[in-house]
Amino acid sequence: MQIDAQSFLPQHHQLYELLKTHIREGVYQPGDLLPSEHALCRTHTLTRPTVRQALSTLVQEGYIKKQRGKGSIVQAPQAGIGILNIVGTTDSLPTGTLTTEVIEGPVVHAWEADTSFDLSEIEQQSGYVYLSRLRRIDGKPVFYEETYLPHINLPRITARRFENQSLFGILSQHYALKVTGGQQRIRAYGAAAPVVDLLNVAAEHPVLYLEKTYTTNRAHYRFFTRLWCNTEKYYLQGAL
Amino acid sequence: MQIDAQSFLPQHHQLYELLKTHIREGVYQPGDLLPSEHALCRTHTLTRPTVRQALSTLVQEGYIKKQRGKGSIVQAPQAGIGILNIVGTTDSLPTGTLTTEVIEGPVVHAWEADTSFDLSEIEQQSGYVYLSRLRRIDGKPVFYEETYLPHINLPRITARRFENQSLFGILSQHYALKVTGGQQRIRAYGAAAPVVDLLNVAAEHPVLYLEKTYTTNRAHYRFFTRLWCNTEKYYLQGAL
DNA sequence: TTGTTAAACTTGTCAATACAAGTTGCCCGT
DNA sequence: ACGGGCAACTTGTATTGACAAGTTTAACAA
Repeated sequence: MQIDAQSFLPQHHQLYELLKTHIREGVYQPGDLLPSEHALCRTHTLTRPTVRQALSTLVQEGYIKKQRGKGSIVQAPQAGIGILNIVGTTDSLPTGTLTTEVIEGPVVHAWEADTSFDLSEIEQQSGYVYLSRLRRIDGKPVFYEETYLPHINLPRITARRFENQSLFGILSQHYALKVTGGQQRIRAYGAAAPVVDLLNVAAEHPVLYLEKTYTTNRAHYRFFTRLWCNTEKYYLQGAL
Repeated sequence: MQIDAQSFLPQHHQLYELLKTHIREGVYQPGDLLPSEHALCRTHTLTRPTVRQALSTLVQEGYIKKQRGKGSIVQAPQAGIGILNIVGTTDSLPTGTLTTEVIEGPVVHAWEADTSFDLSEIEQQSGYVYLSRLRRIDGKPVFYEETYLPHINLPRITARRFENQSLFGILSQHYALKVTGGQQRIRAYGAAAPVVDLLNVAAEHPVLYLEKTYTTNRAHYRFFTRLWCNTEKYYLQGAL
């Protein structure tokens, strides 16, 4: 992987992606030092402000901490703030047991009239890329998520595969879209179709319902998710 | 107030403080545009990288949003990250209609064996200040909260009244305790005693259950809350 | 051996400049 | 009156250069 000055992605963003991938894949372990800024400049033929911008993004997202005179220290991965992760009630969840199945999509749909999201005109007109996924733990369905991406300047997105990569990862790598914030609304819900079948619970069984609106670094671009979760054996957990 | 190049504080930090103060004092209102980067350069005799660093800190903290080609847009102050507020499903909640009733406490109890919080030895031995409150909207009970404060160095806390002031306010004012972070765990729950009576719902009716652990500025001091919420007519809402 | 010092690293700050890309509004031609 | 296009803004990205300040290491002197 190389930094390409001709790419439509900014060079600092390419370096950020590269280092982030390396950290997540364990090339750099928590506690390790990243190569120095000057070293990164040399190896990737970049200038220091560019390298520093990439590093500052990593700092912002908690991947590294910087210490003057020492270097950039890789941090242990931690859950994003406000992002809720599934966690077992008894002990923490082994990573290997979680599987994801794409139920439908990605396909482009038009918005229906009774959407609970309050959309702008542009969003309303654009339609959306729809994606629904079911997550299983030890083979048992635990939560079901629907994603609604307004179909604005997302070339070739319906051709992409979402089985093995996170949605955020695809948006970041291929479209330079980064989540900058958002809102979430939560309620307890008596299960109804199609959630009854998907999560394999009785009708009116209590399930958690989350509706999120994400804002991004692209002006006015927001996207939405809806999530149903059977919390009999698992919590949703997150940092405050 | 002027930016002083000789100060021991970096210039970008001085500018950040200055602009933050102005935003908080209302010199710039939400929706307003900040002076352009070039304008800030001129008026404070700084270069653009310096100005941009100050602005990027403001972006990070949510005071402004930047839009290419337009400017830096002042944002409305928003609630703390991850903190969930109650919000109506139809429109936003009028503030006047929310009432709080203290069901029990503040009283000092000893921990029971089957607590879902995993306590340290000191916390276990200390016992806790217990407080339970019921919140009503338009007279109808909507959520019920239990608070567990480890009884360590909280003089005279059982004598205080919690009806008209927030718990956080009392901890901050009288004990210099400020919440610095925390974890929350969420699940959907079939209502059982005593929540059935308190929230006036049928048994097994879906209710939201939240368990929070707050960390504070006092070393090793944590406290806990448990919350049940009837989300038939209201959401819990918060920033990501 | 021990303690001090200095050199060689690291990141932090700041300057001056250039061009790209998105937004707005004004002017002018129709 | 209306629409199109250009000019003048805005922020985004990138280059080059310099010095300050903190950390580590190794060489040196006692």
